[in-house]
Amino acid sequence: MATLSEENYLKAIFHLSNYDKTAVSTNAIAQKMETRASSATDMIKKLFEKGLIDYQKYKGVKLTDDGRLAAVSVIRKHRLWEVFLVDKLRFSWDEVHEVAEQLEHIKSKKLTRELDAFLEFPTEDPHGDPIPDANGNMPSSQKLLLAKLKQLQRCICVGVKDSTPKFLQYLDKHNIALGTEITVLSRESYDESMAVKINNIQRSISKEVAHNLFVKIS
Amino acid sequence: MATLSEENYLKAIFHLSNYDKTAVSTNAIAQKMETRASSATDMIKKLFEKGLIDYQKYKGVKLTDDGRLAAVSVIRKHRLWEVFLVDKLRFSWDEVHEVAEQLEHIKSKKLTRELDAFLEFPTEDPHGDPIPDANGNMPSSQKLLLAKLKQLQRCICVGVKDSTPKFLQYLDKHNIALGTEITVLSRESYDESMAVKINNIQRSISKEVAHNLFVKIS
DNA sequence: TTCAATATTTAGATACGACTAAAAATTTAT
DNA sequence: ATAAATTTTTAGTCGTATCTAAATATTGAA
Repeated sequence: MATLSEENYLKAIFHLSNYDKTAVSTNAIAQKMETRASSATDMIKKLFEKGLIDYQKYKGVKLTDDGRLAAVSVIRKHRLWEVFLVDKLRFSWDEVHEVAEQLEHIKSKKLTRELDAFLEFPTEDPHGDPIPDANGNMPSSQKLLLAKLKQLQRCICVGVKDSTPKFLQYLDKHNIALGTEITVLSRESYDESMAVKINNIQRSISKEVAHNLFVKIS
Repeated sequence: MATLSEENYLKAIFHLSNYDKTAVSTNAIAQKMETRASSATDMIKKLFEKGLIDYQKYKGVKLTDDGRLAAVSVIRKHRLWEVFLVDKLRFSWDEVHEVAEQLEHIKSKKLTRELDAFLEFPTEDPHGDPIPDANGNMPSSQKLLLAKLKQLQRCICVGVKDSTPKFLQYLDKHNIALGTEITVLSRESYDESMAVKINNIQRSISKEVAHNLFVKIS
């Protein structure tokens, strides 16, 4: 059974590997974990001993099947708890992360299973991120960044790439939520901003925002 | 802010002091924590440094006001989560302890407050133990052990002293739950058992059971 | 009251997860 | 191709929370 710290490293490695495709460097892990490369190396050795990652000195790491499952199971719990906090406990989507970081480490198969049922088997967390099932399978989605859309395309907001409180509060302030419909009126090549229509109101969306908002073509 | 281990020691001290009245010995703490006396001494020093307990070498410990509040706050969370698990997630009362032992350490004022509200401000956990309020006040109750009752007294089951799965499953098996009415028909001085009527059925209750069931005279 | 039994504390060790500083390997640039 | 820059690893240290073994204090019994 993985310790709390091991679980956090596994999660970091999973995220950095973008869904398990590429090898992850020691430095990248250290940066994500806000720790030193030497600490990351120590933990890498431990995870390797436990068979949770493949590792060769200086060559970066990849999750094994066991490691992937452990990582995804933590992510599953994180996202289920986020749904709980927003849907049942009146948290807003920018407040849930810190608490979910703690709750994701609670060890009880039954708790996870029953929480999932209690929430009626959600497939996405409050930021639009997919919730893996008990076997570690991610529901696939065909979301893309708003920045990729062309003139006159219509789409629905389905998630965020940046889920920091600052960005989420920006969205709240401008009445953009999951499910909001957005129509691209035009794109400005100078600053990569776009003119859009949201709730029948015309607005300008900056490059920064357009690159952090996931949408689905509608 | 207290570490996980510190919180567990504070809780142990609180329970051993029976609601904060008597000094607690190093050995008693070690036993409760299933650790060695030397480890208890180490932790005692740390809690003393942090101002959470009063302590003089060889004289035992007592919680300070800060220590008592920290202990009670953990107990409050433990019991709220137990209510959540039983009322919302289909756990039975003998399954909740281990998970609540983990959940009680989650640090978020808002989470505790909102969970309390979501559960509609319960005053007792699934075993009949009182849930302290946010200021650390325990709702007082006039419960007593079934073993104290005299012949022909009637009472309602309101809690358990022993909340191990074994005892709780015994109660389930014999259809004794919180709220069950019990009438004492007679007492047997030889083995301290009692003849009782439960749901109109006459049964014998052993000394062991009678000393672990809290009731309220009705 | 003194000595044996018991309780408590101290001293020194270990595992975990972090750190700094320095060494070694790899990558990049000239 | 080799030197410089960067990345990664190693070596040694630290704090937390545990342990064992030994020393010390307290308690209780003859």
